[in-house]
Amino acid sequence: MDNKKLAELLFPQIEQTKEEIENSYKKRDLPQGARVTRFAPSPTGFLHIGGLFAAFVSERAAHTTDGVFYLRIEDTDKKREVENGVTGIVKGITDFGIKIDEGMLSETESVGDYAPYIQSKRAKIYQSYCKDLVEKGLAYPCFCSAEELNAVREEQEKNKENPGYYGKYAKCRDLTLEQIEENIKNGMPYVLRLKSPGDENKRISFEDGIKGTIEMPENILDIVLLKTDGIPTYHFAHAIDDHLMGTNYVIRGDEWISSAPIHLQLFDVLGFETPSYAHISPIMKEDEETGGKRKLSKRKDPEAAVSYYHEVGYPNKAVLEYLYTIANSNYEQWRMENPDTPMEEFEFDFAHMSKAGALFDLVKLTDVSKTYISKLTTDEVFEGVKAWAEEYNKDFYELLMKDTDYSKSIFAIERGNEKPRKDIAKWEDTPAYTEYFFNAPEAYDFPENLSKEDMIEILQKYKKVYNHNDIADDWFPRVRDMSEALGYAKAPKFYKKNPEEFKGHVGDVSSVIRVAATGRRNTPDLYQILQVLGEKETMDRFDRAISALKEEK
RNA sequence: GGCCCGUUGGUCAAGCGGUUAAGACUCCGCCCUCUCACGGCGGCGACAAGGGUUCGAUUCCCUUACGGGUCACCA
Repeated sequence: MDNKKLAELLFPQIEQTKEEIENSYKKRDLPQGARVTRFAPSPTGFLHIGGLFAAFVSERAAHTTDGVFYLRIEDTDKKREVENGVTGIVKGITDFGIKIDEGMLSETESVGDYAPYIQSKRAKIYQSYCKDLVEKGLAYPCFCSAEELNAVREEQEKNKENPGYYGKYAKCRDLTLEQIEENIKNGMPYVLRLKSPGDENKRISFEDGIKGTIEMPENILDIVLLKTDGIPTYHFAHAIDDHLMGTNYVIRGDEWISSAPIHLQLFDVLGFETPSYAHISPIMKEDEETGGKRKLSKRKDPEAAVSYYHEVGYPNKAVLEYLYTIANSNYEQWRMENPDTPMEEFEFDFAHMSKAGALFDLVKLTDVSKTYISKLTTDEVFEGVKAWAEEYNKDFYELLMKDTDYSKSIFAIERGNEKPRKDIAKWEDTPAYTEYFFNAPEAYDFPENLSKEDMIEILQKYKKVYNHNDIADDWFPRVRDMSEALGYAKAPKFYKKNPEEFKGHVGDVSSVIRVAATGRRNTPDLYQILQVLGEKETMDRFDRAISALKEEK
């Protein structure tokens, strides 16, 4: 077989040689040990939390070594594309503070010296390498139809053989140049396949950055390099792109482990240096139906989509903080020792990555996020709530913006002190949390142990003694004194000692005041709440509560 | 089915031949306290099973079970 002639027949339009391409892509000049990593999604527009996690790990892997992290778009499957899919992904990951050094920035723009970073623009490059492979007798055209391939697979299954295009089943391997010419003249579609040099009795092994040594049989399949439309498969594009773009550390989901033998063989056949690999376990979820674990599913689980966290208002940094905790098992320990150090300063490494798939724990995220928000300043909280409300809760947004100083004073309650409150896990919690500041209560959850008459008496008396100009230290003693005057113990412990001597204790009294002002039995510091509400509103609310109590008679 | 990967409390996880088997989240109790939250203290709760190797296995080897992945002209 005249391979040279075959190559010319198959790729007459390809003039640029493999060598010319090699020379046009400079070797990267980076310090020893610097990792070049990438995130290479399909532009489906949907960013899965697992994808974000992979991007995050890749970015950390690069930037903890003065390396490069870039974004490449794998749009080799036209069927899955979506409008503005690239922009959506870029926004999805940069929103979380994951810095992209090179690659696609939008549908059309990119930065970096290794362009194009989108595979649909690289067709000629892949074909040049294919032409070279054909010349060397390492690839060949295959004219088998889908029906033929299916028939072969069925036969293999029936015979309990491994399915696939290999050995005696690789019919097109042995086509003569004349037959090929004839087929092409007749306009038969074809794919280009690798003539796999693999031996099924041999095994290959490689060091995975996370899983350790992995050993597998060699690849013997004549896998497709170029599809009928001339666009490469993932496998081939991976080899060419990561070689040309200088990727030295490939980080991807562990569903790729089983095709690693193909990739290693491809790098070998092409004469490329193989990159290191690290295969990440997928993020799992408890499956209520089966009780087992399963992958977070795009269809069943809203929290699979990165956009979900934005919608319900988890701060991006809080989500990142959580991702750190599942990425590196020593992160939480580090965080306890360094409560205020920026998370970027944590030294990420592969050794502390879990081999097994972690369950995505929304409860834990909630805890991480509460702690994160508790440390924010009032202004930061306000800005976070505002941005969220503007997009997802217009009514609440209007309320917030009517008087921004007032709104901020709500979020300032018990904030900035030694032990800040942890009431808010996500911005979506804030409308309910702040509700009574914007609307006087319509229903009152008064305690059951006091009579209506007693409660009315408390409120009427409290109205008389209340001084809005009291400082915090004077406020509660005033309630104590009043309690005592009305026949309540000034501290719970006195009441507990001699319950028959009192109508109740100061806690019962302040409970009545609290419910009158807010409608709720449980609130943050009452003094601060009344200060925020203002004197007039406070008095109005007491009056309203008194009327409500009277009406109930 | 073949080939891979995995399996320590409910969850996330330390551990790397000898430990009372850390810690975090959740849950429960107590303390603090005008409520709640925060915080403090304490509690419940685990090495998938069976064989080896060894003076000794959570740790090493084998088998089994279970879970996951993959076997496309999808990535």
